[in-house]
Amino acid sequence: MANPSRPGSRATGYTPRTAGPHTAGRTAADRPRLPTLEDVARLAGVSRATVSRVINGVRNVDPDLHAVVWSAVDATGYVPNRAARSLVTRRAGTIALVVSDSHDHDADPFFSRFLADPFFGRAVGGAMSVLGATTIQLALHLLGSEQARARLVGDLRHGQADGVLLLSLHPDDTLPARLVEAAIPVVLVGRPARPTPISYVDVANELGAALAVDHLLSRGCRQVALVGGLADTPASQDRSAGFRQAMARRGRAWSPYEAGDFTRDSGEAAMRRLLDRHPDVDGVFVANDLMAQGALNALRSAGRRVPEDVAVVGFDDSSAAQAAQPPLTTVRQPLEDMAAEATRMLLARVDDPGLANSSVIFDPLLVVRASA
Amino acid sequence: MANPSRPGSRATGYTPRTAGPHTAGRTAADRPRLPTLEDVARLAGVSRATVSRVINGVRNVDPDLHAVVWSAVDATGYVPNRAARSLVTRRAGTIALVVSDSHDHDADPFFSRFLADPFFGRAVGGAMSVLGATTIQLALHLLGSEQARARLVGDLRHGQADGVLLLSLHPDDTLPARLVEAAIPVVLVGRPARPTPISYVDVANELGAALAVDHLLSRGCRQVALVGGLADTPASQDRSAGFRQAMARRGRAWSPYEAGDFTRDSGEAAMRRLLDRHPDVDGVFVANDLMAQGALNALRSAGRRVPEDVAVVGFDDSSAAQAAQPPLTTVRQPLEDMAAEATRMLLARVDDPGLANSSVIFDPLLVVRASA
DNA sequence: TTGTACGCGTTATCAG
DNA sequence: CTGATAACGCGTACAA
Repeated sequence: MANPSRPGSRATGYTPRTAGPHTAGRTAADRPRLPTLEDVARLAGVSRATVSRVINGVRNVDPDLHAVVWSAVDATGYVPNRAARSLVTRRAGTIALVVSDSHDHDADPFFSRFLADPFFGRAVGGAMSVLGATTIQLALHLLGSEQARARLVGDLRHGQADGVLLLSLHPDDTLPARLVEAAIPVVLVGRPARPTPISYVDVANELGAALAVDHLLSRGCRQVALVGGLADTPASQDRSAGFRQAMARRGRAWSPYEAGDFTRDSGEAAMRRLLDRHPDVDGVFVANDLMAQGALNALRSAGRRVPEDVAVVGFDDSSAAQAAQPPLTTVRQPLEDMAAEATRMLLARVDDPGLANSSVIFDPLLVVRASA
Repeated sequence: MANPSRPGSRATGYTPRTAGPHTAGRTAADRPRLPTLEDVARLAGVSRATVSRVINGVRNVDPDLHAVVWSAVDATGYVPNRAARSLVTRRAGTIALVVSDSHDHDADPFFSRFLADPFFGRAVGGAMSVLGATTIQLALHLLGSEQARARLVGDLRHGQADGVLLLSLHPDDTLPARLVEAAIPVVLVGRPARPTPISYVDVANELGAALAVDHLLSRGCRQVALVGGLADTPASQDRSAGFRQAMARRGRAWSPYEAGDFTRDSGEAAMRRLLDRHPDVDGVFVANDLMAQGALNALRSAGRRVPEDVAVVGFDDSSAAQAAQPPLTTVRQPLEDMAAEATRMLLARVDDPGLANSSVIFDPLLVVRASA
């Protein structure tokens, strides 16, 4: 750890980090004192308790005082002190948006890549659309190591935030289970990789795959192939399963298949293998847009026209899809809505921790562009 | 406002928002009581004050007690209570990452678009890379209305956050001036549109334009044109100015020029006009990647090959650049580094509000791909 | 160097 | 329905 004055600290224990609130510098008494409940009370001619009740909308308030108090609030420019309120209510008034992955932030540019992807921003936007009407803050946490995860759980148990909106990027992530164990309200965006008693939102990946299949078949494709993603991720599993089921329903018992790892290069390689082994392929469903873009490259190199010779459908409607050449027909997740709903679910759990776990699955949308 | 029990409230005054910390539900006493300083002190056989000193690294601490106290901390699993600490230190331990624009969040999908752009995520990543070693939280704020801006300034004056990392998206944004006036520590990412006594980081846009020009000329382009962005944004002004200066330095007194508004469509239209009026154009510097992508479309429609007939250089190295066909040669802003430095500057200002304003300008990097 | 005691601004309890 | 008053957990003068 970074604290030289404390050599033998356990990794899970509390360790001071630099630049905390204890740092030197201007601490108090030089900004002008802000109006407090007391000031409002004095001006309104009532007690602090009454002002507090009015402000918090507690019942049993005389309508007359109500008005008097509010005008005193306006007159003084009073704003409740968050810290004081938190201290007594034991609520942080903060929701943590946690991105958890196995890669280390400093060592690996993965977080940069993930953060640069529309997925992250759209999720943030969805969460903020719910929190915007609220005093609840959204605090960001990027977790790249087990140590960081352990620390977060510790901080959370100590009330650093009231709940967690979790983007868990790795199938082996220990965080979901840790949070459940610590009884911290949490809602996952995306189905948990391992069976876990946890609430989550997700898109109906199977249905998305079915949309893609139906689109490819109805445009006349006769040999439709699948480029799957990382085998151990739920999204990949569901999309592949959905593909197979939809094909089976249309009488196609077997289809050419190659797997990638969700990267552009792996998509290109998979497509190349596909063309190699099944030259008659005239339609492909690719488990995400990035790989689909790679597939487009492979097809171009192979001299196949898209969509005339081979039609391609991706998944996610990432910016890669719009920018691809030709623009990708793809399955869009309503991520903003999903994140918004996840936030609502989380807020409900924070209010009532006894709530049973639930999941909400959103319908995907087929966005038809030029590639299929 | 959303509070029916308070009809005539002023817009700038405090108004309760739903689901605040005052909401009903489990408030206290049902989670197990967490260890406090008192508990640690008892176990260590010292006073609260001593424990506090040890934890905060205050000098005048007996080395022996030091060790005893830390082991007691470990034994109890103590974690400082943020709210209590904030209350007395008058520090929130929070930095606000504020995105301010004129568009309303609910009414306009602009925020979604902005958040989905790598710009946002990369900035977040940069900030987090600095904050990660700290106990300081990053809280997100999306501001789409004057009212929201006023409210934020109010909350900030009342200590909701210790400082602001500001992404101001609109040249007429009132927020920078408001924050400066309220004496709230703030660092802008990107030069302020109007002269303002404020700290900021930025990329050397002129230099970026010069890199593009040099690249185009040295690859043999004879008629290089400019597609500029929104005239009232600093970035656009600087890039256009940089282009002209660099061209002048190379003996080109005048160049074809068309303006867009940073959108893909406007870039396509501008390129079309350019081809119309100056058919001999064989090189273009476009003020951002999105417009450059549009330009690519226009060139394709016009039957011009890129880069053989016309070479294209963009700006930003957004995901659009990598995904474009052909992939865009573009000027990359070191956004992560910029946001990280901005965060460091902000932290310094929070520690010492008397600090003079400063700006740090980063060198851009030319990323050479296929388009030029 | 350590301990005592006060105050930070709120909410909640309990009398009136 | 309202007003004292006691926590909430911590940092820090001030005194020892």
